[in-house]
Amino acid sequence: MADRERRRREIADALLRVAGERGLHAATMRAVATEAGVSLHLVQHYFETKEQLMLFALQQLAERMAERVRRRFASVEPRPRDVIEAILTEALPTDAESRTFHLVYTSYAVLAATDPALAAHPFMAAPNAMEDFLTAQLGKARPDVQDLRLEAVALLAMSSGLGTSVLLGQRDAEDALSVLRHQLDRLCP
Amino acid sequence: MADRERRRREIADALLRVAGERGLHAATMRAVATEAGVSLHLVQHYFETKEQLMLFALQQLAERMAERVRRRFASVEPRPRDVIEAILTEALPTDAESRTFHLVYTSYAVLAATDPALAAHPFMAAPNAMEDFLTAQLGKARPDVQDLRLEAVALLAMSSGLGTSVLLGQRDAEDALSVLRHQLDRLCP
DNA sequence: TTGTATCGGATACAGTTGTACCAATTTTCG
DNA sequence: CGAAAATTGGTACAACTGTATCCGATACAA
Repeated sequence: MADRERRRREIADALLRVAGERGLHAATMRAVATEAGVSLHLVQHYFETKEQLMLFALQQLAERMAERVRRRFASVEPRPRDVIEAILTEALPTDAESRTFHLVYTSYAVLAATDPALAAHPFMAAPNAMEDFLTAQLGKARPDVQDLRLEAVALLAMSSGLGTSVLLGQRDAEDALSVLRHQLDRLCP
Repeated sequence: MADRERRRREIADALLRVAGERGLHAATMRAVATEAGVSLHLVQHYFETKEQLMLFALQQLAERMAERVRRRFASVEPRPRDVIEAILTEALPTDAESRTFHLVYTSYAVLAATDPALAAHPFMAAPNAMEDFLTAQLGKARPDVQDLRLEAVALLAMSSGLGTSVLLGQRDAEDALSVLRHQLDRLCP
């Protein structure tokens, strides 16, 4: 019974690998089955529809990224500046997992822009929560600054835009990090 | 013969309308034909393959946005600050055309992330040119500032990220503009 | 042993896609 | 006017999609 859940995670992992390497559109039921080394039938056995598989995989990806951020916090002094940098950095595509995260998330976002059903999914509420959290952290670091929300929104947008440019190979993750740090230096002590 | 070119533009326009309203994946040959009020055969007559149609439409979209920016410059004093603001603003989804631009561009970018053939397309070189141009403009406004390129990259990434968040309905174009202006106020006199 | 769940392999089906060809009709233009 | 081009409509095809079903093999528990 716990085995069943592990199987589902393995299949969802296969979907994320395919999506990360060949794009979300390439993640067909057959491709996922092949990647997972199982039969198409089995994928159908564990997920009634493709949509269920997609949502499960998306959720798994989000949880894994959240776990990464948590681990990162554990090895960092809780100075607001470090917390903010950890969050913004973790959103950049620095390795295979975060690259997949960024690619899949953006693919999903593009679809959601013309599909209200997708837009309603909780997956899309995360940026708002991030915005609140970042605003609060900025408030701790710089209680003197007005328009903290404007700064938080700007930082998040910048991180997202930088991530996309890394994805496109316009610059590497290290350069993106420099840009990010440069802005953070300006804002935080 | 000039008529032929106009026809091609009409069909490409239909593609952009479909892509803007229902997403790039919904822009099938049949959907484009229907949207253009034309037979499927005719679309094939003017574009040998779907890929050619896509590239033509993309190019047309880029030219139209460039024209918008040019028109905007005509009604603006060539103060660097105004030039920069015009560019960054024009990249935001403020109306149907710029919304389509942003959506199609991002859709295309996501595909290019896993398709080297698409990534090699000149459509993808525009951001680099923008980066150079913005850096030069910033240099005029603030010759005293170090790391001008870092600032230019940050502004472009922010504009791109803000555009995406507008597309997702996370905030409206007016709010995005406020964030943009707030950062510009900081950089320029 | 019998039953029950797990899994693979194969096949099927309806729908959609890009692409292609054919005949007929309308429009354009020398 | 008459030839040439433009345009439509229909029909076709192979490939791919998600989904469904049947059969058989294996494993494990009652």
